[in-house]
Amino acid sequence: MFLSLEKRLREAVAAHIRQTYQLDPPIVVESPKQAQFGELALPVCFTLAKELKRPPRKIAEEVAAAMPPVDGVAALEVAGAGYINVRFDRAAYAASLRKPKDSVTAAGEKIIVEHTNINPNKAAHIGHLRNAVLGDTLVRMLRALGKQVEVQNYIDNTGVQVADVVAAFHFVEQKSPAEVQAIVDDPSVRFDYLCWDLYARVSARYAAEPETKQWRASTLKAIEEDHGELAEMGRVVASAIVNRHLDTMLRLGIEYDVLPYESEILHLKFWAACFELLKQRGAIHLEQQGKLKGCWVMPASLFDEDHKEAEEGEEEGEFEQDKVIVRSDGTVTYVGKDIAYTLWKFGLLGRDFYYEPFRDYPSGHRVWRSVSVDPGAPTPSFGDGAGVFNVIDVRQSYLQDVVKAGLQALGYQNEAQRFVHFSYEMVALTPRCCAELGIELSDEDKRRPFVEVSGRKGLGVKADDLLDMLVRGALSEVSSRHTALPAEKQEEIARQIAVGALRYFMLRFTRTTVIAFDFQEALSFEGETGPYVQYAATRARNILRKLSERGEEIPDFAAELTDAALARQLESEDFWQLLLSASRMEWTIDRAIAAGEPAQLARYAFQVAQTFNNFYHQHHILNETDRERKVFLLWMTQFFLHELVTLMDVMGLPAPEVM
RNA sequence: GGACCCGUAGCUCAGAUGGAUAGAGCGGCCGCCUCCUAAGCGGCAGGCCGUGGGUUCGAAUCCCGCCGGGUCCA
Repeated sequence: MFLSLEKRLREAVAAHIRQTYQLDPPIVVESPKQAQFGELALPVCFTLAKELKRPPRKIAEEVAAAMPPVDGVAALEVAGAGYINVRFDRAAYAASLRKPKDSVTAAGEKIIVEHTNINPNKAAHIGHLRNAVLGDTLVRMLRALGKQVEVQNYIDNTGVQVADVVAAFHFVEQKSPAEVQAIVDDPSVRFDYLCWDLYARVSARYAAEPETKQWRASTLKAIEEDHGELAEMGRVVASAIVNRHLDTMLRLGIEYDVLPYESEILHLKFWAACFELLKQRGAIHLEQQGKLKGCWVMPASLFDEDHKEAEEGEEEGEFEQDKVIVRSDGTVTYVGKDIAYTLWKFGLLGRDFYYEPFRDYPSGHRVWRSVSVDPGAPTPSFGDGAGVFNVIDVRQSYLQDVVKAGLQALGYQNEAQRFVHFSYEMVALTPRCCAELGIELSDEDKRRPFVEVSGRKGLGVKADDLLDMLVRGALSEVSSRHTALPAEKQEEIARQIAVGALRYFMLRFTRTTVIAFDFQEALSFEGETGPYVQYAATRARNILRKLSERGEEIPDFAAELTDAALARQLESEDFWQLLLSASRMEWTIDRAIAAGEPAQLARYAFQVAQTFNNFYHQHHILNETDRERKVFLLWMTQFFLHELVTLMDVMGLPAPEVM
């Protein structure tokens, strides 16, 4: 409602200015700093003043007087040096909110969002959580706006990281694939945790005894060529870990549509097809001289604007400027494979995976994985998206730029433009946090403001551990407040609160902010947290539940709350501001998508919750004796509840029945 | 050598395409449970928006330099 009114106003003002002044300035609409100035403010007359060479205030007066009426707008007022402040027709606004909204159905082009992408060789940690929560929230936001979204979780099952753990099982632990499978099947062992430690141990061993690195090389080769015991072990490890990751993410309400495996990209020769395209279109060339002789490279000028000028005559520095796509030994770099995969995402490669079901979620949703052989059964189709969001941390920016440049070099300008690296800063550990984990830091690290999470060093907070801590904390609160509830119910609510706390924590920060992880902050349920938002919704629900427990019906708002009644109640500035602040969800999602910043959603949810808690504290709704006022208060409660729960759903915060 | 990100209250962070008196949470201090759940509400204290220039009627926001921290460049 807020969104559509704003649009209508913007269009009306633009039309008026075009007609009256033959000018077409951008129509900026902002919220006045102070509520008393009205609902929206137009600073456009400052811009006009320059063009017309007249005082802004005079122009504002002229415009405000001459503007034809806008539906839903009660008044235009001139203020300050030349602002036009806009006041809404309160009753009309409220009445429009009273009508049920049209439900959004996914339509139009398909957007692909890739997120999570954890190497299947160890347990997920807090860094991965930030990725998955951001990605999943982006997915929910896009869906809330009616977009068709496909969620991909890329599985790098043939990379160095998996090879390291496989090598550790084989060369250090001397285990056969069958023995590793037995560990996987042992319910008393947390396989992903076991691999976490193993990965750290073998990495330390490589560092201490460099000659052991040949384990990695031979394992990697075996996995890539897909033969022998090491390759079999690779399948056992990756499959088991992917399942653990999906379990972890499911705890947070995160599901996927398809898991593209790197092994299939190799087996189905995606790269070969891509290589031909790149050569054909001259996007890469075979270097004839210099230290890159024999490599297929993409010139730096393609992906880095600044290098265009630097190229001529200047010495190349210590670092390479052109990007190697195929090494002189004929092996393809990671970026090369990534370009191939990206072409597939846009349906430009001319090849496709085969698929088979990977898992059915309790929700009934099914996630598929790629396979290299036709299973013979009908499967859904994936890829071929109109737009792509890659949720990948900021350290991969350079590589993502190269991939984008690859699209451009191939002539796919439109796709390049719709290829978005949805980047975010890393999650790091504070020195205090490391101390709490019992991690010894080097003197150098102790002086840093934070330490990077590192799977290789085993340095990090595991996602499931953090969730478990949150559940324990929430459970102790729930059990002390609701002693009569069955234990199962208490645990369910504790899980919901834990998820709310964790997801909100990850969303609070803007994407460019490094999260210096701190247990005390992450485990808090008070103040600007997920549980605060959940609590507000639970309180609202409580009121409506208590009403029926008292034997009263929820009023028929459309019948009882007439426009006249709404207008009377909304004469109260407080009520009007409350209603207004709670009615900007759509506007906020719209803006958050445009800004690419899910944190804006979190902030808004907190504000709405805060506003409701205020309302709750000021008015004893159930005891209200004035009938009209009571109906109005109940309607406000229901409206807040509906908006809050919808908003929480977009952020993936569960709404507990009681707290 | 080049590129990107960050620097705002004691701490952690917001701050819309430049706009009216720079906000929130935590921590500190003072209040509020006979009343829909105190995971709550109210109040007080706390700021050279890193720094020096520039653009502008107007800069935390845009541009340039510098300082400090972080990241990337097979």
